[in-house]
Amino acid sequence: MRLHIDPSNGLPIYDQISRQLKFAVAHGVLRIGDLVPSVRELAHQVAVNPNTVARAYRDLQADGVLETLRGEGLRVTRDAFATCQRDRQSLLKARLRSAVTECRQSGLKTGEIRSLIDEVLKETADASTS
Amino acid sequence: MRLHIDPSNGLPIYDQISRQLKFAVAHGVLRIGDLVPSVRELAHQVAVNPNTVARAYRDLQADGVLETLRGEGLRVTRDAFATCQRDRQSLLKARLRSAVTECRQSGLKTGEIRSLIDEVLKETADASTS
DNA sequence: CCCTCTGTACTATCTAACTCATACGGTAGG
DNA sequence: CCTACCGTATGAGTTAGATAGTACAGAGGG
Repeated sequence: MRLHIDPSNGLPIYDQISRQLKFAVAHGVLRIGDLVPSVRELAHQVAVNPNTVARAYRDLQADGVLETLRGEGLRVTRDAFATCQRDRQSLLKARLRSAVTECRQSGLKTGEIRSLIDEVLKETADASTS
Repeated sequence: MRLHIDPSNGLPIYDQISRQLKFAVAHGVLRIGDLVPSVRELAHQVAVNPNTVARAYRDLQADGVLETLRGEGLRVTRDAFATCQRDRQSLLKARLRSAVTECRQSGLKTGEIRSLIDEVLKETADASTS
């Protein structure tokens, strides 16, 4: 459970947290029934305010990914895996779409966009040693 | 010279303006020596405050894309075309890179990212009737 | 000469978003 | 029971972005 928080990412921290937790579930790192790190623990780990983590967890509850165990913590729900698979897809697509849309608005042809993306894929290849 | 301003884009308005002007130069819509629309005119056209446009123009001057003709307006500089070609490339790449990086962090393999992008390219194909 | 246009500068203000500090209520385990 | 942990609610503080208003200097045309 390593989270990569980048304050200068454009995305707010609580969004980065909730997105990455969803991705972790979709990827199988977090499994159905698992307890997620407590608000305070995760807050300490990524060096932000506990409330920021709580905000992320609240969003995840609203999306049906987490459920509360009173006094105990938050647990990954039964539907979480399916939900997160779907959400990961649409979240990433939305981000790619807005980037690609800007490429199109700037007058690039599909082929030119493709070669740009190929460069980016090469550049970022080493970062994913999987 | 049609600008597409989207307040819910994440990017601030002045950034969208300056980016799109650079793209227009790189694409040949705005040519070296052309006068850009006046601050007040463009502000009226895209329905924002003149100050917001002025901010964008100021940034473009700092980047060497525009130069002042006192009392007359702002003109596209001689180096603008080369500059904008280069900037367009890096601006769009930066945006694509951050999207792709998130895909990688979420555990997607290169092939999976490619198919996501293909879908996005298809979806957005009609919007660029060029 | 004067009026009107250009860009520029500066300040004040408003709003929304984000983060943080604090306090509260419930549960579990010693 | 009571201490320590859980999530949660609430309000304050900070920041960035956008807006508004005003003022100024230079250029062009009637």
